[in-house]
Amino acid sequence: MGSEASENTDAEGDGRSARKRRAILDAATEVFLRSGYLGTNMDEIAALSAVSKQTVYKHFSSKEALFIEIVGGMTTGAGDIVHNDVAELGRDEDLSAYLVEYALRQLTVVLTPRIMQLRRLVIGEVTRFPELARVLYERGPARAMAMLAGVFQGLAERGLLTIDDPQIAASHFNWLIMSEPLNQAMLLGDDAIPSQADLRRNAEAGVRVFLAAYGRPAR
Amino acid sequence: MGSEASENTDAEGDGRSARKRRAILDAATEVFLRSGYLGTNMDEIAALSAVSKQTVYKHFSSKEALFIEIVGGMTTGAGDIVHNDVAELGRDEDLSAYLVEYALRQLTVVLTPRIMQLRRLVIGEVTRFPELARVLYERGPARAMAMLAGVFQGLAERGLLTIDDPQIAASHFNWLIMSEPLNQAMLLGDDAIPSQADLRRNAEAGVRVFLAAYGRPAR
DNA sequence: AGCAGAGAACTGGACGGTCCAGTTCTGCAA
DNA sequence: TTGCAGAACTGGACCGTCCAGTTCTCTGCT
Repeated sequence: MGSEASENTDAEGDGRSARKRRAILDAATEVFLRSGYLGTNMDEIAALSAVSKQTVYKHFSSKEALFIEIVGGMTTGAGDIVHNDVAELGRDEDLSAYLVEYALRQLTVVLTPRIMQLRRLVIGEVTRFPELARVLYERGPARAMAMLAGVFQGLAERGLLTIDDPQIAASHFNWLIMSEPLNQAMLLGDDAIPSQADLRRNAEAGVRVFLAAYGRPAR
Repeated sequence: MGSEASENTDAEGDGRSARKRRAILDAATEVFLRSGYLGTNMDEIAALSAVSKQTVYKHFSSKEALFIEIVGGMTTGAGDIVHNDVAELGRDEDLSAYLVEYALRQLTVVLTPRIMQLRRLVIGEVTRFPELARVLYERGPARAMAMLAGVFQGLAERGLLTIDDPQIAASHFNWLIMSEPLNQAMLLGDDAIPSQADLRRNAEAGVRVFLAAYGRPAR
């Protein structure tokens, strides 16, 4: 069921081998996300990708290698989506609205069943695969906050924000808008992922607090 | 190694049966935290608790039941530690310092290898044991924020804070001080748990932002 | 262009070795 | 006799390998 969806990142190559490889990656992604690392067995991946086990092991040397490949690809891919096409604040644009839109964009990408499940999976395997968790951290929160720090630095130089340490400000902004929905979805499951309207309200409240602390004293 | 530590919550009862039961619980806690649910096997628990497998199954009907017992106990226990003896703000005490102390107290308890590992464990098993994750959410963040909301409500009525929605304010405070270190420790492992001094700096920065948004306009 | 053949890739199934949850048996000791 | 330790056992799952036979793909020749 659904084994023909070629949703994987690199869409290059369409030889038989490349096609099978993608089928394996897609199937493995689904099974690993559903059942976890230990809960997944290679026979199921082979069956779901409509490929023999031999072929699976021709493309990936072991269960562990396949797992690492998938998780690494997903984290990098998801991070890219968030950080492409970040517009600067226009000359006469509203700062508050600009920040809310940025927040919403990030929330919409991260609060997805797939990404949430990836997060849970990686966190549950921190002990077994510490390197994978480190990559998720750097491609996820760390990357987002580094980017934000740059934006805030610029806004501060334009006199629109009053910022002492851009890193800390970025962290505060990031978690003001992300933590509540992220933590809920993390522990309460995908059913607890808020609606778009709730996410907007959450973002607006977070931005309000952020601007109260870091906004230019509009006097 | 360390199997004689009887650190479990309920210390009542010292009959032979009760002692063995605690030994099993302690051993199981250690093994589950170290190896995860699927990665744990009952033989190891029996060996570590110096008890026969038969005795293990006399006290707990299955691996699943034992797991639920342990995780449930740990979450409730940890929550209790944070929320005992919460002092009110004295008549002429500094609000900022009061909030920083509250934050530090909570950070110190939560950012412990054991608690962090418990969090990772439960998150990794959200799909298999959704009920357990829900309990962790309610005994952890939800409980802390409900408590905070009450405190803030009181402070607002005393004119020390300007608060619209105490729930949202509590969430903002909670995550301003917890998110950065919690997320780091979560993904980067126990070595990334910040020092007490760093935690204090983090708490002070968070409280500063919180008071800028919710503090009484001291003008 | 059309075709033949070589070599790579794949299938389907079986299988060895290992691991594990939960049960049962044996023997010892109070 | 009762209760537990220790060990063996059952039934099943699973990783990785292997092999015989089939299909695909590409190259070079006519």
